[in-house]
Amino acid sequence: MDIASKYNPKEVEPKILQKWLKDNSFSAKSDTKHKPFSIAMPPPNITGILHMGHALNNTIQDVLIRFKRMQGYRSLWMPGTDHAGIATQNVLEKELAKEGLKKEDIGRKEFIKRLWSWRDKYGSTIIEQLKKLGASCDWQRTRFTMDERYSEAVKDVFISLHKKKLIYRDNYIINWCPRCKTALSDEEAAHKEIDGWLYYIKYPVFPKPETKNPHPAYIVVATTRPETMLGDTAVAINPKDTRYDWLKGKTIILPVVERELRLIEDEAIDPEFGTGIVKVTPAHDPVDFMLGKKYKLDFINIMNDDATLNKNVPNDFIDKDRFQARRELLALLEERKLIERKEPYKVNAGHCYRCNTIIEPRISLQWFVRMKPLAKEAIKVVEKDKIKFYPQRWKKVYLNWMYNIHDWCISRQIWWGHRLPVWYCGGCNPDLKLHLSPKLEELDPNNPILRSEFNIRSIASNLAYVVSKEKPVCKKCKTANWMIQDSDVLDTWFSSWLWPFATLDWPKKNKDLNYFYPTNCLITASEILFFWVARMIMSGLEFMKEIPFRDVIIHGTVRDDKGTKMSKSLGNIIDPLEIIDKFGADALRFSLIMLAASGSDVYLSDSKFLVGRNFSNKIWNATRFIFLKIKDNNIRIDNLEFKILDIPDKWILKELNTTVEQITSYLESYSLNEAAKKIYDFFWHVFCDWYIEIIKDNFTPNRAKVSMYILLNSMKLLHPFMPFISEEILQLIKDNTSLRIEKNLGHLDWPKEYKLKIEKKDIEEINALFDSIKEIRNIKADLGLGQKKVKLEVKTKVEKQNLWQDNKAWLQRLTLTSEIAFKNELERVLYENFFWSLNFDTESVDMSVFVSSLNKKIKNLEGVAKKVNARLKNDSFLKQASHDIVNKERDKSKSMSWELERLKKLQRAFAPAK
RNA sequence: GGGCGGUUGGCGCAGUGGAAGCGCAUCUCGUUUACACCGAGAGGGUCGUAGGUUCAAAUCCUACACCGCCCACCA
Repeated sequence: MDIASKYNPKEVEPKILQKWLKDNSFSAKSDTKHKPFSIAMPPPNITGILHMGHALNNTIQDVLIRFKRMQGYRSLWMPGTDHAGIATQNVLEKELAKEGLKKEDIGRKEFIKRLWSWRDKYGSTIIEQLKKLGASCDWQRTRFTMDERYSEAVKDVFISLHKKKLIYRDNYIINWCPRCKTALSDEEAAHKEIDGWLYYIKYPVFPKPETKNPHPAYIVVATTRPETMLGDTAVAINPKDTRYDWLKGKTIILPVVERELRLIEDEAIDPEFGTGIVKVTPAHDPVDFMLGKKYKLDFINIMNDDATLNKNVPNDFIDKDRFQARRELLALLEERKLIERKEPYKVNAGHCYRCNTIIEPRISLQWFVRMKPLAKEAIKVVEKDKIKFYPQRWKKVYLNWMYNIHDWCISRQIWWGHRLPVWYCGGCNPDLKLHLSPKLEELDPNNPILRSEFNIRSIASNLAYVVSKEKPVCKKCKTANWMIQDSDVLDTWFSSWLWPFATLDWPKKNKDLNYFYPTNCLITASEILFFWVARMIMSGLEFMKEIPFRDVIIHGTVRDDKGTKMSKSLGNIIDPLEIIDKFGADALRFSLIMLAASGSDVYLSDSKFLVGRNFSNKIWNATRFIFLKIKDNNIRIDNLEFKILDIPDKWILKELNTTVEQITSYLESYSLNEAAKKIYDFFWHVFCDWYIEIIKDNFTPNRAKVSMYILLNSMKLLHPFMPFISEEILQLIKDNTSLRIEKNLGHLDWPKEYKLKIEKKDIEEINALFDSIKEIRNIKADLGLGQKKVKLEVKTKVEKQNLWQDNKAWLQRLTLTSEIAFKNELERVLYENFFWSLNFDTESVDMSVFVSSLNKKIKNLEGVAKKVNARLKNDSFLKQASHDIVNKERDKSKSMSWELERLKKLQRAFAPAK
């Protein structure tokens, strides 16, 4: 057996991965004899490639899944991808553009066909990348939000909500992306401040013919979007604002358009802002829309779907882009001296979350989900902590959003997605029939198709509709021949909100759904709390009558080392695959977990991954050393039962017990980074730095077993974090010992406490030895003796002499002393504790560094001791503090004076004679 | 405008009432029975500011400052 002195993940990881996949290691079957544990992976977009955010998100999930699997749960991690309507469509549109084509050029059918073949080719890239990360998903269950069965569930949900009148169709002001040419939900409009102008525009006011006019012949309104004035139908003031009493009864004329505007009064108007008068554009502004509804104003839609102006504006502006129109309109107003002034202004504008185009609020016929009724239960379960957030503070954020929830616009005017199960009859609607192709119908009477790219939307508001999963028969015409499906598709999130149960083949009743739902945890970044998490809770309660998950774990955002969010467009991304290539997936995973304090953002740079890389190598070499020793000493290990245990053996086993207990409890409370720190610290600084150092001299068969036991259990503890290297080391254990281990590491039992008798005295003694070693090293370093071998003198009782004698070899090595001699008296005392005093020869060395460090220590300690002693003399402290505290302080004071005494003795021994 | 976080050594973070800690970086020493992707040591902080509560405050309270997120119909 030869083990390389450097760990090579590039060789190990693909090999282990291959084995896992071949054995189908992570398949999860329902089994009522065991408890279930399940997580539904947030499905990445099919357009996605693995980025650091995914790496962090999925590592957290994998740690929990692997941990629970080892604890004996039937652990299901459900993987899958999201069709990501707009995002995917945009990608393909860009591809088409390379051929000089638009999607309209090839038509809907062909476009969808290409989308599917694109997804077959690239859509599972990210799944393959997740495998490289070590994700232990049940890959055979991989789902896609547009799978046939999943699509059925989506339709069922639409129909069910519609039946309950929780889905409705209405003309409403929505966020419109003029580039994607679709409606967006409120959540999909990201508000960002941009630099703009606030324009003060004069609207002329005319007196009624018979009255005189003592006031200026215009009013001034302020706006950031002047072009929308072409759709104004009113101006508004606050009813309490007496400044404009004179306006009542006058005629206000909209410039350029020359339309008469109504004057309305509403509390919503802030008299302090601008001039206190607001122009009202009901079809292009959310507030104005409300006012329009309230006061029954005219709604004039002035824009086409690409945000060029339509025929409802004066001729000069028709077909001009909104920003071009703005410039030209401003010029015209300027010319007519109708602009009073303009001032720089920060405009808070909505941006399309997919293409970053500025949203145009626009009135439009869309489909909505009534959210208030759905939110009711979803609020309760969080208020009552049936669903808990980690960190807790997100509970408030969630609730605040839920209390103020608005209806959800779910229809999208794109092609890639689940088409609305809504049908119109051409037979009953001549307008529509005109556009149905009779020719194609002859070929397939059951499949009428639109003749051209005519958009049903343009006449939909006049059409009666039928909601149905399959093509329905028209009640009037008694035939399905003229039935045509709505051209809109559903918001992507309208399918992903069903993820926790639709992936388990809901609505089909089945064992797995019953067993694995509700899932245990949901792990996500805060960005999709409203998009996804909140909606899943609502849909779970609505359709499963049960919460979808119990714990929501929200991790931070991945940033670069300057704190900027990583994004492709900023070019500051660190590619997880490159890190895997350079350092290994284990190193990537471990480093991420170490850096991600629960819920806080993660700052990354290439060098941050060295933690994981170095740790892998350390583990590798410790293992290598143990096996070298076993081989050198010709030891056969066929069981892990220990007969005789020395103090260091008992000590390390006890340390392992503590570590097991702590890691288990950290993992159970989702403090993954604490757990990772613990295994790191135990393996490196307890096991390697002390135990292995100790046993080097005396590698008995018994100690071979103890170290093998520690190694094996460390690998188990490590496995959730570093699955590859731990699995590989288990393989080495199998290959190089006679231990019978049947399973993969990931399926072995999670470590338990090792029952062991250890007396308090043993622990005290070994700690006294460790302290002595550290102190000797300290003093030697201060004296500049560094690595020089000195003669150590020990003064202690016979009984403790035996302790030193028994452990002499390693004590000598760890203190770098050439010999240890027992003395009845010491010439001077360099270190003493309850059990013994020590001295060693210092020959002619420079004492100055040592003495000054000694003086400093004494000064510090004196300072603290003074405070403690003052406290102990303070009556109010003695009266008011608890007994425990007072006793603690007394102990503290005692040990401090003892330590001070010791230091002062040293000082006397070393201080240059004056 | 509202809400929520944060402010602790050069950097990233722990510490939620009783002697300021960890990792990285820095410095010194070191080829020693695996590992230089290593080992042994050292230096470095009046815990954002100002008040208050308390025998005792990094920790609790109140203001303020700065940073960051989220929500919101101030045109």
